[in-house]
Amino acid sequence: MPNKEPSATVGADLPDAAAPARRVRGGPKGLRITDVAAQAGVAPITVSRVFNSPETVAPETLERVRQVVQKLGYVPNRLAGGLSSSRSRLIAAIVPTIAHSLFSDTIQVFSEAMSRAGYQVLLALSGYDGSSEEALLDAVLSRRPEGVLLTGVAHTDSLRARLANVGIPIVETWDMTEQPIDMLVGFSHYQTGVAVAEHFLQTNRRKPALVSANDERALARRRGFRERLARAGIDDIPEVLVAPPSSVAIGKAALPRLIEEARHIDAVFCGSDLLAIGALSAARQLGLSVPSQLAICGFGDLEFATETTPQLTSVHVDGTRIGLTAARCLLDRLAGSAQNKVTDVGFGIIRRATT
Amino acid sequence: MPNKEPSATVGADLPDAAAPARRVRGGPKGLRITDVAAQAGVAPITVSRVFNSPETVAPETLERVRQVVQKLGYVPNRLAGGLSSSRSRLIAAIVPTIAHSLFSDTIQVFSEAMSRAGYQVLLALSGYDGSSEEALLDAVLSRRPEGVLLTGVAHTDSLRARLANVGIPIVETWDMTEQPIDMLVGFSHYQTGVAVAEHFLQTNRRKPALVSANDERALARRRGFRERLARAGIDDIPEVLVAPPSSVAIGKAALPRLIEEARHIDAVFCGSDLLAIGALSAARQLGLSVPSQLAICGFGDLEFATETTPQLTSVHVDGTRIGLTAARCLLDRLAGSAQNKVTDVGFGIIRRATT
DNA sequence: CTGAAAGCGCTTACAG
DNA sequence: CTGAAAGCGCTTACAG
Repeated sequence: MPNKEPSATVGADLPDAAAPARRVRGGPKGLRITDVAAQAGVAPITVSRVFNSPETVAPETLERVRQVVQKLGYVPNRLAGGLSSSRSRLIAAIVPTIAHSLFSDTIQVFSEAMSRAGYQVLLALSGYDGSSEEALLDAVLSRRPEGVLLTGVAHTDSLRARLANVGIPIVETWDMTEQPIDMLVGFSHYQTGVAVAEHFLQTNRRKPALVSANDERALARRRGFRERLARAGIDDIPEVLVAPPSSVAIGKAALPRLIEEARHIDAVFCGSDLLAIGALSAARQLGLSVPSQLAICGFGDLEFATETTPQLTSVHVDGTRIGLTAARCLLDRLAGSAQNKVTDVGFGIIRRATT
Repeated sequence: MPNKEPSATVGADLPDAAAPARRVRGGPKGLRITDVAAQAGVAPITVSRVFNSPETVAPETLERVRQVVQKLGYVPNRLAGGLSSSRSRLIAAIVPTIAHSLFSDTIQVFSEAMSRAGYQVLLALSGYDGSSEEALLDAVLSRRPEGVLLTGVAHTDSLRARLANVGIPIVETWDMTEQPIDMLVGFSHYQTGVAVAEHFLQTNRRKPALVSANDERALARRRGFRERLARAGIDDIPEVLVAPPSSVAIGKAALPRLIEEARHIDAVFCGSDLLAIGALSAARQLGLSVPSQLAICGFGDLEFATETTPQLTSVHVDGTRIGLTAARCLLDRLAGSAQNKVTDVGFGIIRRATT
């Protein structure tokens, strides 16, 4: 029961050269707010209020409109709503990857929290190379998100400037910096490397080695590790650098290369739990006892590691807490609170075996 | 260099009771296409073409507009663009969870493929309870996505009808049905259960048991498992049902309960790899040798399992392939191809230990 | 508590 | 190859 005749036929009925040609756009594609309004006998704005501020609508009107909405199956068009109100109710999450779970827990709880608050999450996977970050940011900003979660601190000045200029809340996560763009929830990868170095020193490992991915944060861990060891007089640290994303297979291949290079290593700091598991597997094949002959330390929060690889030590990061805290930061700011905070969630070194 | 004076002050300058009051909306919030057009000395539509059909613009004009875009840092507003063109360039992905990696690989490759094709992914986490599925669908459809990836087949008639009615391509994944809403990329969970049952029978396990989550797909696996065993004359199958999401801890707690119930089990089919790892851990503590005394079979495609738990058998599903195939289905359809296909990606039983 | 008018920032559908 | 006008489906900012 459309409330006006199909406009496509108007010009055809009356070909009048004097009147300007009637422009037509594709025809009606779905239900609009005016369809609901007509059926309910109210103005479109009242239907809008039923969705956006039901408390301002008379109970009886509310009920009537809702019944029509239900009957027709009307779903508001948020493209239009967002354009009109400048409120997209969209939050962008930019993450290198959600495979292999390092960040997937963060995104999981972040999305849940956002969803509860009435926002939806636009997921943008940046990969590890950063080559197309500007293009990705364009794509993200073109949706006019009301907030952005970033994984890692933004590296380039151009990126930082653009993000700062859009004037929406930004949370950088999974890293630490003195000068966040806006808010930050993370921890210091450098300190993580320092802590692992100290752990190795305390357990009398004098020939430590490194298997690291060469992404920004892994390199920060590497730096902390090397610098702390250097202060203890250990300068010659054999290492294998691998390209992200890391995997068990890569870790498995890396250990033999390391041992080829330096036969007498007694500890390896791996850039991720997956690499550590691969290294553990390779150590087994090489007949090395872990951790007595070779200590292996990973990085991550993979639950399975607790049960399946008690020989490994790991730097544990609470990805869930990062996601929840980041969500709260964003939501607080969106609700008007103005605190500009940095949250250091810290990390822990989980040592399972006592040998 | 705005091309018109700020409208907010117009009425203030000339308080004229006869003229209708000038309505004002919040003031200018950002750059618009008209700002770029003015600076470049072209019409807005030309700027639009530079973004959407650059091949139709004269090379010189193209260059000039692009320079202004660059200089100003203009990013088109896709809320407006989508509303106007009825092309949101958004694809929705509805997944129970991305934590713990079962679906995260699928979403990872799906997002990458969509991104390459110029689409962005709206991530919607449905959880496992299905209580708020209608509301979730409303939220998703309100963004007017051009396609939808669903995890699992839609259960309720209402959901199926609504999805079918929106007239956009839909891919159901990670399951199998005779009557998909539109397209489907998955495999039969029921057959998976049958296959595990047969594997147990072939390896002479006569006292099989079950640890299963009670979500729809896990229950289908359970059904296949039980029915196949029943045909072999095994009707009394002890089981523990647990609530999703499953975890190592839950699996670890479940095995003792199972053994309490039925002391003589010689095989367990676990609903997920995490449950299987937990069960393995519990078996160790109970002094049960795996697999010689107790076979344990999981479900999933967690890479680590290959290296860390060779005692386990597992049903392996290629989540990456599902994601890629689903993306291709959607993109083909969006590009105009009309095939309405069901893809069975199958599964494999991965048996690592020979004992 | 409800509504008429204007506007959000684009693109369509012409026309030249 | 370029542009003027109209329209996409909502919400704002009033007014009553």
